[in-house]
Amino acid sequence: MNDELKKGKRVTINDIARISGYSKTAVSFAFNDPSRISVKACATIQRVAEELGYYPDPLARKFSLQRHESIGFLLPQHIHFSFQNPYIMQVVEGIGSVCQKYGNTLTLIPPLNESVLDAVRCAAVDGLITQGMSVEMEIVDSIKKRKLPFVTIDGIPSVDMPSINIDDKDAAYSIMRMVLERGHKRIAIIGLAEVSYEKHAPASIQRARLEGYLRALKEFDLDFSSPSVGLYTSETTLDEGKHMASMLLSGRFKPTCVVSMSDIVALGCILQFTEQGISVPEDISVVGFDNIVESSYILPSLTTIDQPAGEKGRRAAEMLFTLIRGEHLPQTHITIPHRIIERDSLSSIEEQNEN
Amino acid sequence: MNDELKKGKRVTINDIARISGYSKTAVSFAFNDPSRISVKACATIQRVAEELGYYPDPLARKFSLQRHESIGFLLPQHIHFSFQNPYIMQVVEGIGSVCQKYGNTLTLIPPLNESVLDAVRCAAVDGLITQGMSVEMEIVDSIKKRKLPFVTIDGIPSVDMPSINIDDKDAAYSIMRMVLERGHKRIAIIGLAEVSYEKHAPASIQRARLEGYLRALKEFDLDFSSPSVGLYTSETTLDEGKHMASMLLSGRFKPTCVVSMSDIVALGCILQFTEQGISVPEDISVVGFDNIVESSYILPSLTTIDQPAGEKGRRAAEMLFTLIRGEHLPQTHITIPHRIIERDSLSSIEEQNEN
DNA sequence: CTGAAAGCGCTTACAG
DNA sequence: CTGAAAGCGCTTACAG
Repeated sequence: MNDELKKGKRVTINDIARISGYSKTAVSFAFNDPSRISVKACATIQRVAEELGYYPDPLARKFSLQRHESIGFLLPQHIHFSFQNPYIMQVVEGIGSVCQKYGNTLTLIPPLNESVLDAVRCAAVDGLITQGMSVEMEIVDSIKKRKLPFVTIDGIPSVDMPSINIDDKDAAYSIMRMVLERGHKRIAIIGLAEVSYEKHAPASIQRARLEGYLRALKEFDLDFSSPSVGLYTSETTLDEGKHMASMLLSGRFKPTCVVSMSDIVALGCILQFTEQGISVPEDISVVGFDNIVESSYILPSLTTIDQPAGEKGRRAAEMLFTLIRGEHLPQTHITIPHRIIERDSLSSIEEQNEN
Repeated sequence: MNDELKKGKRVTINDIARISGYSKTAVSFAFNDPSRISVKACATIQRVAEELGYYPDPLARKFSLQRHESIGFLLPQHIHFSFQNPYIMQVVEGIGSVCQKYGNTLTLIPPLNESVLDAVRCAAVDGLITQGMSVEMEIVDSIKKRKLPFVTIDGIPSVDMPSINIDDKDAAYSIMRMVLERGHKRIAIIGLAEVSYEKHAPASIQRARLEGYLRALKEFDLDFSSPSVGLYTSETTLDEGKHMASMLLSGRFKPTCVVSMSDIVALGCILQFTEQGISVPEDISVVGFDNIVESSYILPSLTTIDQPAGEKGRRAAEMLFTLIRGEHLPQTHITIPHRIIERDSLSSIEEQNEN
């Protein structure tokens, strides 16, 4: 009876069945639904299993059940960048807590051999959460083709693509409006580097926010073509934020306020400005977007838009599990409230000569 | 030929074989190794597959190959806590980048129905990385029973448990020694809350660090039973750090320096002290452990031990993949260098009356 | 270049 | 309470 142990082969349900004298069915029940067999049978089977060090193979079980018990999060940027952005980490945390609640695992999916499409094709998950996706993207077809339920965070809401967002346009409008009301006229806008799903991203929250900024700018007779408005783009990391700041400092365009689409980049700017002897907000103001915890304790503390990252993750995950259960979604597009957080990084500029 | 499409059933390799007129073998080759069939066969198969929207089922493929193409990270604390600790996030980032390199996915494994053991049993992974584990733990048996390769970070090195660490005892010694040399005599030590793997954790890095602290204390005629040394424990989150600080402030024991085993808790202390009008480091000093980025820009900046979290994750993952490939590990226990980072949160205390 | 067939290790409807 | 058998959808050694 110890022959197979020596072989070094995996102990399977067959071994337990043969040795215990019961059927595979019985063995399976012993592990999954003991009430369906006699106490004696169960005890015998458990004992044999214990002796042989038997472990039901999770992969075989999942295959048989056709369920992975895991949902995936498609990393929006290279994993290195994603993890440097506390906002994303909070979203992931929200997703993760719901996974834990439902006894699922959270699979972080980086591009497979540079290809997000392949990654989706191979992902061992029951559903997917993506960030910053819009329906026109190739990746969406890929997901649908696999008939994988999914919901997108910070994407462009669209039919049959459940989504969870804040009102980005309005949020952007209100913070830009505040900046302009404080008298700022030379503005550097730092947008988000494109999501890695696709080279040429179509509509995105980036666009929604730009629209919001633009609306405010227009109310002050400015727009993106004004010489006093500069548009930039940065990876969402502290280092890239610092980098942007020193570029700004060494360039010809001298903004009085930096309006960033992410807090982490705004923090980088504050740090770099300070480092180079430029005072924030006396010499230059900085405002952000996200309200990550760090923004409350950086000096000066950051004026920004609060958006509940953890809740975004949690609600997206709840929606996804509803979908996975095959139930109907009460609401396909959810918009969570945001609010402006006024702190110390934005100063007022007195009326004075331009330039 | 469209009958099965209407059924809503999944399109399988069988359908493609039947409809294309080739065998399952050929279909499989068309997707995995086209060189083994004729160009014509491949083209036909691809066309049919495309028409029917066929997608090889990843789960079936993994089952057949007996590989998950994913490694797991066993969350040391409740997911909510883990994600609030930038140190852990950096470790995860390191692991993740190696996963990406090898075309693997990273599975975050929370306890399953409160049970880490069940979680390990069910995890769909080829290997496991754990944090803060020692061999005596029940969970280790569970992992071994499943014959899952694993490596542990910040655990207690031991035979047949590959590990990656810094010299915690030495690191703790050197920072405590620095604190004492600065004249501090009333010290509050804040240790790490226990890992969730097990209720009564045996040896741990916590212990190693305590030994280091103790060695330094003894050199100054102090030890843990001295009335001027207080031992506390905290979850590694900013909020718990704040909480500890206000407890300290309202307690009878008035330390002149807080020595924390984690930066995030140290940051929480600094924030709370400042909030309550206590100046750091004038009124009270704080030192940490980890050197997370935030420590460099908090005010005052934090004196701490630098340990390369990302590298820990990366090297642990590299070891794990070596193990998964069935290769021999050149080195079972790796110790990465650490160093002390002196910044502004630790002040000197002049000689004066005690108490 | 091609295909029949065994195998991966479970679950579960069904009959007894 | 119990078991024989079909099924989950692939891969691949082997023979032709």
